[in-house]
Amino acid sequence: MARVSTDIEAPLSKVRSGAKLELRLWLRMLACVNLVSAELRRRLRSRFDVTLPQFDVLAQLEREPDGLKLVELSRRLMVTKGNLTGLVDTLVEAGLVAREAVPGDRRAQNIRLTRGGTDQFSRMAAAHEAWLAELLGELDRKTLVSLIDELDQVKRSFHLHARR
Amino acid sequence: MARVSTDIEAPLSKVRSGAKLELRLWLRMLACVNLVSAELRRRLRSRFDVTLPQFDVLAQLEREPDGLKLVELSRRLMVTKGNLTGLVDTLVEAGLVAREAVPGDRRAQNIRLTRGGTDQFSRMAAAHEAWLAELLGELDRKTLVSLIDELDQVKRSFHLHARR
DNA sequence: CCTAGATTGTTCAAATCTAAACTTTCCTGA
DNA sequence: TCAGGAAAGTTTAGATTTGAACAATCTAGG
Repeated sequence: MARVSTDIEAPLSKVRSGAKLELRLWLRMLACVNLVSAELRRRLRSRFDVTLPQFDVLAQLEREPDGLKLVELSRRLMVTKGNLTGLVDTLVEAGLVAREAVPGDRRAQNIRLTRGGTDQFSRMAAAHEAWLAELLGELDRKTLVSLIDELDQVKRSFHLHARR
Repeated sequence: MARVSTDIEAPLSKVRSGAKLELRLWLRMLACVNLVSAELRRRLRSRFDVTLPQFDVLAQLEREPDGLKLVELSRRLMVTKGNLTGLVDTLVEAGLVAREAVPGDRRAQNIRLTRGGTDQFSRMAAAHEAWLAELLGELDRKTLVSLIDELDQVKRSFHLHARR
């Protein structure tokens, strides 16, 4: 019908490239993210003695000077609330973040960077951004912009089709 | 003057906005992979009672009818060997994969799908591919091809700049 | 032959992560 | 006012993951 197969003549040996484009795209995205994540994790660990999930929490909090509720943090980081409980515990013990009461809601808590956490994070963030500029250094501006735009389309498509 | 370098960099103002672009690209990639991963994990769990890491192992093995050594599997999945030991244990107990001796190397072991593992996986793989086609359904062929190509550039850039 | 170094897989501790059950607190509508 | 349900965090059990140390085995020089 609408979709015309362009590889009718494809030999059976090329199972990989014969797969649906959507699957191939997914495997590429996964590979890129795994590669870069692993390298960033190694560098954060050896240079700043911080884990990648801990860095991710700090990075989200740094954008919100007034702090975030745990639930909002879990939404933005796309991890479960239960996961964050322990992660935040660790960062509180390290003195990098603090828990505060939320006026008017005794269930909730506000989590924000401490002064020390802000200082530490600013050094990490600078290195983190420089590492990314290095690792993705071969991509020209046009490609970067195109990728960002197309990944936004991926996100939109996902939200249109994923239930809940 | 100490600030001559500023003038030299001035014509290359692209560098500064380029650095920001790379960070933005990274955050987009991360978000897309996290979103899709979470959805695939949910569906694999509820429909086939299999975890995403287990599925990933089976998917790699399915491509290699003769099986793979554990080290090679860990390279392709980009996880540590220690991780795979337990993961393969689980799949062996479930009867989906089998360990074999490697002739000529008593250290190594060959891991391959069992007949039952092959059958089970083929059903999962079909659903998995259909889910991706659904979730990424808004992207036209041109965008898919463009993304795949540009993500290959990301991979190449990474390998040029990541040490080891 | 023999030994230093590399490779393969396991084990361990600590951290991360999910999913689900649970407690406490808030909110809404009848 | 007051159930009933929704929301915020915690806890728990189980699985995943890393990083490092380790034993067994292979390989290559000398």
